[in-house]
Amino acid sequence: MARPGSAAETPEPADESYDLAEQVGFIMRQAAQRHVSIFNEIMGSDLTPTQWAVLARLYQDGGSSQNLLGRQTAMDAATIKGVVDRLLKRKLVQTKPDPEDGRRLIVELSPAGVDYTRELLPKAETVTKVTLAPLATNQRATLIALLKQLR
Amino acid sequence: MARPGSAAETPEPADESYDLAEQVGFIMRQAAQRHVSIFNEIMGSDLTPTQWAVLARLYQDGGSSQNLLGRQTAMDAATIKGVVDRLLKRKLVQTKPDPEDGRRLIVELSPAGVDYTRELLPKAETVTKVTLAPLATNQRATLIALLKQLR
DNA sequence: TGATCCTCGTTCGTATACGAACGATATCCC
DNA sequence: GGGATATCGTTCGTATACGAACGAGGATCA
Repeated sequence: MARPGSAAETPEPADESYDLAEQVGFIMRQAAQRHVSIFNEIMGSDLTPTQWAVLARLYQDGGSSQNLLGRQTAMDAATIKGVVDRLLKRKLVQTKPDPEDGRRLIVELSPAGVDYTRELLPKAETVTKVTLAPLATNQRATLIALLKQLR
Repeated sequence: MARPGSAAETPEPADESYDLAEQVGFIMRQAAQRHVSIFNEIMGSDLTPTQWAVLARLYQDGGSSQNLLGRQTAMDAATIKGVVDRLLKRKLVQTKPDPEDGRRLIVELSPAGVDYTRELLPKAETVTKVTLAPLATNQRATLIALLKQLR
């Protein structure tokens, strides 16, 4: 009924053109939430999307320094540290100092981490499939192409 | 070089088809991060995207119960509480019990909150504009339409 | 060599995000 | 009326996310 809430005595909305529900950021946040929900259903609640990103990246390309790993998985230095620490605690990952650079900490999959990651790969593919299920095949490529441009 | 890290003695990648960098979830997370970064640059670091979502929603449609507000802004009950608490502390929002339902807490903009929100509306529009800047006009509508289908 | 600047990893503080459990209140329906 | 069920708000615990600051190590160049 009342426009800006009963506490305000202001007429004219000033800016009728702004609708939260139509802003990319808001819609993208909702789409991301839905994706995470699908991820949790399929992958199980014992692994998060970020943790999976680290495992998948290490599986694909082998070990790397912690900071580089963070860049490759879209996490800053503070965030990647927490993720690596939790994977360390579960022994899915192991670390060692870089002999060529005293600042660096090399992170790599443990043997158990390799097995675990390989077992989850089919499920991870399913996550993407289910997330994109509402779209037609050609729309999926379009969406991904457009999202890549926003990075 | 080495595939699954030097700690593993496993040949054959088992699943060459999975590339983290090509999964919707991962790309969407990066796009969302970029958007938040743009948001912070333009809106200033004293307001978060979620806090803005609450202000914008209340400005558009007036007060509502806390849980309903959460649903409208894509936050669960636990999350919306924290957001409302922080907005309360800044006196941008005020609450009162719902006379018709003893369980409900009505949340609405304070007069200062109305002014603050109105002042920020142009900047919020800029955020969307800058976020979508890499896309052609017709691509923007396409992206939004596709994202909506994933919710 | 030594001063300067950069990178790396760590820590702290704050803010989402959400599952789970809880008590209080409403509603439904026999 | 009263019991089963559902909703609302709250709290706790855990996991991203990231800015800011810090010390240790590396690279550059005079």
